[in-house]
Amino acid sequence: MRVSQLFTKTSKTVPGDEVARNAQLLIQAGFIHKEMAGVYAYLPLGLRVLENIKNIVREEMNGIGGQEVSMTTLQPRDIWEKTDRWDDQKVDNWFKTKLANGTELGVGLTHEEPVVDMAGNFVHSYKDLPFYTYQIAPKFRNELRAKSGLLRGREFLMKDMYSFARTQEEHEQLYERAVEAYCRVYERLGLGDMTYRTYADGGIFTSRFSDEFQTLSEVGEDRIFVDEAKKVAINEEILTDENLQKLGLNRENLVEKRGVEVGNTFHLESKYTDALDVYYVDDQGNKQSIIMGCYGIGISRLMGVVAEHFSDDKGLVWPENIAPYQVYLVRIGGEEAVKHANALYEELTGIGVDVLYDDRDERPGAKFADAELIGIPHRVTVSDRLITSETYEYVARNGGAATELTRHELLVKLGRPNN
RNA sequence: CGGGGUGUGGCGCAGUUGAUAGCGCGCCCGGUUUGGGACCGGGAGGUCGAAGGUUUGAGUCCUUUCACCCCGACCA
Repeated sequence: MRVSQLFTKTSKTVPGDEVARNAQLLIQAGFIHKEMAGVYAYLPLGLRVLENIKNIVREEMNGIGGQEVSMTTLQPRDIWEKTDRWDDQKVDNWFKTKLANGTELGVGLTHEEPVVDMAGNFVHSYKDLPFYTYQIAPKFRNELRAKSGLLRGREFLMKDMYSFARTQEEHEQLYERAVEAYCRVYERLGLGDMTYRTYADGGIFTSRFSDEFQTLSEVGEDRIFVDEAKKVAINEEILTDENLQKLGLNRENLVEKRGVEVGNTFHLESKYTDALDVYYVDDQGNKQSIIMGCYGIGISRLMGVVAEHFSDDKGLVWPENIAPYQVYLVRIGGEEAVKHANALYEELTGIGVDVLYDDRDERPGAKFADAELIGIPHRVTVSDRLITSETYEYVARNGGAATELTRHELLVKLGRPNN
């Protein structure tokens, strides 16, 4: 992509109505556009990051056998009444709307009911189980207060997966396999070291804890207590002596931290399947309840967390796995430089390297500043003064001094990275 | 939803005791520049969030309302 063709621009000034660092940087660098509080559009650069995150999540979910679907945002009232989650007294952050004939609809905030209703069309026998299904889709929640840029929005992108099992034992296996996949996702995003599996409130099921995945962050909304040695944490909301004992944790080993919830997995037992009258028949011909789990990852929130964390005073510093482009190619100088830069751009693009080519007629300082703000991992400069030596300047965004590389050395360094 | 704050060209902001708006950046034109956000000259662009009121006169005072930010509460 040529920067001259990119319709978005960077800004020299920080947006006045954002305090959250992730939102400031992402808006300034032209990754997102604020439509209203808690509602952001993704611009070309931002969408590429979002797609990269989605693909990592998708690969991991597919890796454990998840079957991707796309459910609807418009929701019929009846299935939610069967589980008693339609009433605003029960679930207060519904967005609701109406058909022209007055029929009330819900705007999807989660999808347990629809996924169960849908699965019920196909699941009848023990032979049809177990399975996982998931989607990556927008969610709408009427939050009383949107805040912190991408970290808490009213419209956001979420991956939600649901598991259907025949027995509790089978469910436990599915659940742990999903948790392991979650850990791999955070590893691949570069958040592994600072993300803790955290025991949290089980929601409707007090008998059981849920697992949150909390990335340590000063801007986090949750207070968690981390056991560094065991690499687990417990959410403040369930921090009682009884629970600590149940979990085998010792209060002395816990350190209080703030975290951003980047994932949450729940045991749903058979609440939704029973309520929606979805059962299976076992090999004896007996009707049995289906045990469910649900597993959420906030995709757009993850983008915010990464932006919030991987940045410096000059701008964003994207991890290679999710960077919008791998290489920021800066062209400095006259006709010769144009010729060489164009050739390098074609060559890199030709071998599958994603290049953002700054072909603008701007001064070097402006290009370098934008390169740093946008935060692409590798910066390569083609300039008049390097043409005679047949070299390119290379500098990594995440630090290190600039070096001069020959064409061959450069190609080796930029060989398409394995995601 | 309670409390606090803020709305003025595209962006960031200033605007005193009321007198029909200004700066920086950006943008357009011309010229000079070209390895760390260039410089000079010229120019376009705003019914001051909205509605109502007070006043000879309102960006400024009053009322209502909308939006945005922060703290808290809330967040399957």
